[in-house]
Amino acid sequence: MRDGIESAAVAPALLRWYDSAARVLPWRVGPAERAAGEIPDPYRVWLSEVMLQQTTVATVKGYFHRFTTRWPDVQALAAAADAEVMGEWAGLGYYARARNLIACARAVVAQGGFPDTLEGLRALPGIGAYTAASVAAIAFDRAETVVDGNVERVVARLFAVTEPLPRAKPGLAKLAARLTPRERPGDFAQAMMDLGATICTPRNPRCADCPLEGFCAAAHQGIAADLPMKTAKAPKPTRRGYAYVAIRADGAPLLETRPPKGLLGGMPGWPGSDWGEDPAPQPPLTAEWTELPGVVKHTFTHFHLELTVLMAHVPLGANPQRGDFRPGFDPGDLPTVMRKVHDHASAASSDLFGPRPGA
DNA sequence: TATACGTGGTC
DNA sequence: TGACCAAGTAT
Repeated sequence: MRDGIESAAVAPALLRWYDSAARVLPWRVGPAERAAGEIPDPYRVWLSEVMLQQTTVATVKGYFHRFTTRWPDVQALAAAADAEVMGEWAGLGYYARARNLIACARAVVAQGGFPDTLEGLRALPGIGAYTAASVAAIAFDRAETVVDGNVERVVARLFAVTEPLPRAKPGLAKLAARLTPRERPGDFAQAMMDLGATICTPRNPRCADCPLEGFCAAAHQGIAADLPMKTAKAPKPTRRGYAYVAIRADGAPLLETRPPKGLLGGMPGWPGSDWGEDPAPQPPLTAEWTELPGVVKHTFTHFHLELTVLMAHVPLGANPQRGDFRPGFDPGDLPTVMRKVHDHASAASSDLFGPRPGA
C-alpha cells in the first residue's frame, strides 16, 4: 500500500466483497438492483444518512420505517407540523438533527428537489461533509469521498497511521480520497462502511475474513486492533437537578417545550430546576409536592445526570408559572431522560395520567 | 481547534 | 458497573 498501483487495487477488491456480502438495508438499493438500473431515492438516502449520524443501524431501522410510512416523500415531510416530527424523532437523540431535518426538507421543496452536487447538498441545514458526500455518491453517483468513523478506522489500519484522532482526520480523509474509484463511488462508500461495521471493527477486528487483508499495513504489522489511536477524553462530571411531575385532576401532565437550541432543544419535558453541582428547587407551581425515593440516572455525551423527582396531583384550576397541561399527551413523545422521569413517577403512582378518583 | 449535543449496546 | 463506541454537525 505504498504506491498508487496498490491503492488502485483496493476498490475492485472491496467491491467484489460487497457484491457478495452487502447487507440488505431498507434504504439501500443492492448491487443487483443497482446493476439493473435502479436509482436510490435521494429522500430515503438523505433521511437514512441523517438518522445514521452517530447512531447504529439497528436503532435507525424502526425510525426509518415509521418516518417513511408517515411521510413517504420530502414534500410530505416538509408539510408536517414541527411537533409531529419532533415526536416521531423522540428517543433517537441529537435533536438538532430533527430540527435541521424539518428545515432541510422545506428548503429542498422550495428549491424544487434535492441538489445533486456536493456543494449544493453541503449548504443545506444538518448536512455536513459526511452526509453531503454520501448523498452525492449514493443517490447521484458522484465520485465523492465519504469519510465517517468506519472509513477513518479502515484507512488508519490500511496505511498503519499511528497519529491519534482527531488530529489524524485530515490526513485520513486524503488517504481515503486516494482509494475512491470513479466507478460505483456510492457502492464503494457503503462497502467501506459495511467493512468497518462487520469486519474491520473497533475491537477484535476479523482480519482473517477481510477482503483487504493483503493490502493492510496494520494487519501485516499485527497492530490492527491498536488503530486508530485516540487522544484521551475529559472525564464526565455529574450534575444534579429536580424534575417536577404535576398531574392535573383530568389526567393532563404539566409539560414545557424546551428552548429551541441547546440540550434537548425543541423537545417536550418536565419542568425542572437548573442542572448543576448543588441546584436549588424550582417548582413550576405551588402544590403539595411528594419527593419520590431514589433518583433518575441518565448519561449524556458530556455529563452524568441525577434527577430527584417530585410529584403532585393538582386541581383543574391550577395555574402553573411554567409549562402547560397537555391532555392526552403520549409519553412516547418524550426524549429518553424525560421518559425515565415519567416511568419513575409512574412506578410510584399507577395509572399516572388517569383521572383522580373524585375528580 | 474544541466543545456541545442523545441514546442504547457491548465488553 | 462503567467506559467506550456508533454511518457527525454546528458553532
